[in-house]
Amino acid sequence: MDRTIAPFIEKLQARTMLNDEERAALMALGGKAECLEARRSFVILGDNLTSSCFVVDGLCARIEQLSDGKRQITAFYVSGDMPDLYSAFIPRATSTIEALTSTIIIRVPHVAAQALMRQYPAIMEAFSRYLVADAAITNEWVANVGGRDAKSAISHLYCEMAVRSGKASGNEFTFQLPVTQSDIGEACGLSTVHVNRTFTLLRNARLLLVEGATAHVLNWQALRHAANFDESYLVQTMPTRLSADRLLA
Amino acid sequence: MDRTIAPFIEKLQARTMLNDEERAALMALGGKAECLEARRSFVILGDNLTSSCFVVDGLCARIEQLSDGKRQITAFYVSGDMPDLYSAFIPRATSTIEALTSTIIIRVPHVAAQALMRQYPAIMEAFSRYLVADAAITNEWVANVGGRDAKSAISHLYCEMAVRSGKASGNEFTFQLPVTQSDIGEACGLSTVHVNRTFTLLRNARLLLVEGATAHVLNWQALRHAANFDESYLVQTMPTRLSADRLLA
DNA sequence: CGCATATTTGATAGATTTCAATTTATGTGG
DNA sequence: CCACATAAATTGAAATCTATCAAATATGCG
Repeated sequence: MDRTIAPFIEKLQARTMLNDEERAALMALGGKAECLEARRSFVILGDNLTSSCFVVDGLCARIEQLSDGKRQITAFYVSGDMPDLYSAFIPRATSTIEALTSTIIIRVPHVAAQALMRQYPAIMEAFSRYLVADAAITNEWVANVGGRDAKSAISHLYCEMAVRSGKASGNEFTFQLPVTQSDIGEACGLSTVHVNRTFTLLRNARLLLVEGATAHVLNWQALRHAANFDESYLVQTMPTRLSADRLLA
Repeated sequence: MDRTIAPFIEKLQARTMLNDEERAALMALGGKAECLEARRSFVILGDNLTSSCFVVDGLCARIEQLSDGKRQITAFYVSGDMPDLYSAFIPRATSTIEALTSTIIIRVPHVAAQALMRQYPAIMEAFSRYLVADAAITNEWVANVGGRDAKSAISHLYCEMAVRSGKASGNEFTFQLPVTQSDIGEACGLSTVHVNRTFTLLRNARLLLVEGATAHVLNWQALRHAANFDESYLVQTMPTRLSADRLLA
């Protein structure tokens, strides 16, 4: 298990061209590692954050608490993500972030991340581009819960997570998504019971077989079709760069 | 009518402290003004954008096209907003943006905005913070369409737009939201018919009276309560600043 | 083994959609 | 200013999807 934020830097570099010095500066970003048991919140709505969290291992969710005890999951974050990077720009937490499984995170102090942004404009640029990409996913999520029925919403969610897991290849493959059916319900705005029935449906249609934390995609093309899934909002063509190398001031 | 992007700069300054030079540089951002008739798309999903649009006047919506001809509105943009500012970082349009009413926009070329970001880190910072705030709204929108029933979803939407309009004050007030009931349906994931019935409900409950483009909030406290609305995701306490004044390179 | 959690199934109630039709605005050209 | 065309709002009834309630069956873990 990689205990550094290297996987996060990988994600940044998929979209933003970074030079050796910037990469080194990012690698040097320290932070305290923490182990969280499942169902533990590590960012609370309204908190004034002083650090951003890097997910080393585990699955996390951004959660909106609704009036009648219901919860709405608005994003999943897998290892290599920084669910609250935005707080380096606006420290107030606009939602709660919870570990769905037992999870290891590294807390990176804002002062450190901000010092890097100040010194290396390309790093601010890389962070910004990461946040823009994250926003595009949330945008798609709105369409998922608002516009699709249970079958295509759940299909779409599994399509997204399949691509983000990096395991999608061929017409049949397997990836890990350690969530309960109740979690899927909270993500898609459906009741647990209906998620269960829809899983049965997808299984019988030979599209998707979910066994606990393991998702077996039985027919990728058909699943994509059922979800009306277009992954272009997830993929990046080529890393770019606006910024000059280093701030001389 | 203000034909410059001054209102956008105001919004940036609500969150990011800018000095005179930066403000002047932003003001100097030129761009071609365009008049768009209602229902006209000016950003198309998949396009490789070369400019970002500033909304001078009118109402615009970010739209996701769904399979069966349904559409999901994932954001409203009012005058003073830049709906596709993100494209200055990632030029590929991840959704369609449409003028719901007849609208005036100014297209700001990416090269100009990017040159400013390169020269003034604080401007990149301001843009980023604007995008983070926009993402927080989308996040709340997920909760709205996924987790709330028709009555509270529509209430919540009107609460949000009331605050964003800047007209919310006292327990009773009026603001403009030039949308059709069909638009509201597409925004909340509801059928037009059900939107209509819910409007009747809200009117009879003396919470909200919608007459065409005009929304009369009849009881702000009760409406907020029905929506379970907490505006803290919209408001900013104080402008901040990380960046040094100017890139000397 | 036994508790706690997760999954599965059934039956029923409820919210929302769809289809169809009518009425009411809104704008436009004569 | 009216007549017409068009879009928007409104209402009703039936169909459908999804939620809720309740219970039974797995599954994992100490």
